[in-house]
Amino acid sequence: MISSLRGMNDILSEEYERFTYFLSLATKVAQRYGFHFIETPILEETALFKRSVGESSDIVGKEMYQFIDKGENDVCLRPEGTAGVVRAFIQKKLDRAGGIHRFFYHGPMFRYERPQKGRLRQFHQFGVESFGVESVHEDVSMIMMVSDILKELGIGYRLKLNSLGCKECMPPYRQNLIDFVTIHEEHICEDCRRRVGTNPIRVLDCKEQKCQNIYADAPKLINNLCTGCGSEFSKLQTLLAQSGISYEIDTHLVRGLDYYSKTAFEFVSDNIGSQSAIAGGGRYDRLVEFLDGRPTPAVGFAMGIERLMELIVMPQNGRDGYYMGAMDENTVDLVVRMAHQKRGSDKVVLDYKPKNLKNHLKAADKVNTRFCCVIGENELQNGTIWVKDLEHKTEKTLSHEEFYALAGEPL
RNA sequence: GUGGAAUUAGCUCAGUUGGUUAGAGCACCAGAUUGUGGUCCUGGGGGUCGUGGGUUCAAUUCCCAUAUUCCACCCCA
Repeated sequence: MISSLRGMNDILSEEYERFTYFLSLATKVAQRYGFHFIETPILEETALFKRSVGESSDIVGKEMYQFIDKGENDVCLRPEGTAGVVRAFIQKKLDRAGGIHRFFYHGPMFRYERPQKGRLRQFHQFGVESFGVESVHEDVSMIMMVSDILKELGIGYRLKLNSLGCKECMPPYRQNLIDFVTIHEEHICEDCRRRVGTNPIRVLDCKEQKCQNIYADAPKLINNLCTGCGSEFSKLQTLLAQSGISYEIDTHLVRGLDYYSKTAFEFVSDNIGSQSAIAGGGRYDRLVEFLDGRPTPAVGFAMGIERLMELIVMPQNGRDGYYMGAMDENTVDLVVRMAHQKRGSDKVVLDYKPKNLKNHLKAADKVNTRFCCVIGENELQNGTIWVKDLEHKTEKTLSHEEFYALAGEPL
């Protein structure tokens, strides 16, 4: 038997119901905020991700599905959604057009990681990107959108917030930190020594107690923000407080993608195991420029749909549509013909096998239809059809015309 | 990529100190004297016990390898 690749799942039945339920709800919220759908290719030039996500990141460094295609192009399956949207934004010359452009997207992403619950090799994200708005109000809007979506899904969360500074304050801080860590190099763990060269900010996240003891005295970015970033960060907090959104400052929150600056946030859930981040995002004012566009401020976020699906409780959907069946072999054809006609306007579940009334009722109940419609000997002779409303427990024998005219009203 | 656990029916799991036909609940199908559902009753189908090797008279059970899932690390959505 051939089975799916490791970490790649099929989505069907009840799972698919939740999947589409989430998508339609998230789409509705995004549209309420004035965002428009964008679809970008799943396959892109590898260079796009190297330049945007960053070579030092784990995503690019070791998790990409990368290969050379038949035209000798170095390509890879997208590991995240922002890079493609930004590429499209620039390619369509929207950076030159000026103004504000807001997009949302959803689709599969690919990362070659070791699978575990909430971490798949092919997974799905829903995300939004906003271009051309410098104001921190847009950052707040992003957070509100996520909050709105989670609220409508009935999902609880904790919001973590941090500021990563800008090109004025981040580089000096980074150097500061490198200097600090280098001084203590002999006493820190192997991982940390490696991180200094790749992504020094990450050392602050180290789980080793001996490292944490040392880093307690390390310089903190939040205390080294320039005036601009500092006041924006406090304004962000004020705005969130005014909107009634609670948050916690997490100075260790470092978005693992190199393009983030200033606002960084992450929504986590305590109910889905160790892969607890259900949404994450932030500002990336310099990315458009990195990808050869005109400097354009931008903010965005992405949500992990599979992780959310663990938490979504579907509203109970009631009985819907019609079940039709025949009680005798010679009536089946008639019932099938009638079902086809009824399907012009309604959902009809059809049983081709003749059964007694009791079994038809059972079957109708099982497929959760509102009406059970059966033709037996009596109905065949009178040119009628017997209909029972399974919800209201009422029943009636109708002429064929009356049956076709039924539109879900109680009998 | 590192460490650990698990894998028996469609699903959730028992079980065999190595020995004839491997069990339960749920689900599925069919009946319950031939027109009234979601609770009951009776019966039935369905498993080469994850896969491949090894030890043995005999392996689902012991050993090795491998795959997958899960947990922790790592990372992130």
